Amino acid sequence: MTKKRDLNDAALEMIASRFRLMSEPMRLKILHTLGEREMNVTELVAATGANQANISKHLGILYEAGVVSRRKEGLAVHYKVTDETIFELCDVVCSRLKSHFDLRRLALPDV
Amino acid sequence: MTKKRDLNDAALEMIASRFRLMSEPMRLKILHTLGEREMNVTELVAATGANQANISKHLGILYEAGVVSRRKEGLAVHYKVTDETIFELCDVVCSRLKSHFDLRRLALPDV
DNA sequence: ACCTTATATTACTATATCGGGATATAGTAT
DNA sequence: ATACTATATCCCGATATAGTAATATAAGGT
Repeated sequence: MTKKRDLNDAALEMIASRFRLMSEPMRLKILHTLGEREMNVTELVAATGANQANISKHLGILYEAGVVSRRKEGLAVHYKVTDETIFELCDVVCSRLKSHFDLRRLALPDV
Repeated sequence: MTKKRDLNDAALEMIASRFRLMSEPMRLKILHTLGEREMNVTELVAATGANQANISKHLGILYEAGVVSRRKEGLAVHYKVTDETIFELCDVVCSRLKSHFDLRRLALPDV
């Protein structure tokens, strides 16, 4: 018997949601910044150059989705990436985009 | 010297766009249906149960993004997936979601 | 108690985009 | 030429969501 590959609507919605989570440049920026090391909100605001309310909102979204964890220490709240597949996904996309451009470049005639 | 992992805004935007492409359940449904075999628009409309205008629009988006190819044959236009990394991405997300739920389930007490 | 700092939340605006009806266009058949 | 079919496109209402200013909340210091 073969592996079931049929995707029902609920599954499609869950998978799409994960991609939607990754579809915002600012969230990718936050995730990649957090990839280096755990950081608090103020550090992230400085590192990304974005507004504090915006960073907090994105962090809340990432937290709800379970890809980052929170750790409160005094006034500061430290965030850390807990889902490493995030980076795996970005790597796959990145390689694909690169080879796509390589191919297009090769299609052009020599000068 | 270490590999450069810094992502500029243009790169972030390109990567986010690819994820945005995958963030729509209907597009995922189309891609998985096309994963089985090449199909024309009418077949896709039947297979997905969606409206023709909607399917055409999504196919146009997928085509522009370079993940499907077009082949015109008489009145019909046949589409085919040309970017297999699409499925790799879905698989990564799917496994991750499964293990996430497995962990949450294990966290619950025995009855 | 009061002030300051760090973070989250609320309320709002602006923008993007999905779904779908109507229509245009291209190809085929008679 | 006319009629028909398959697909793409235009337009629009409905909805979602990013960014942001203002405000609330929570923790610490004086």
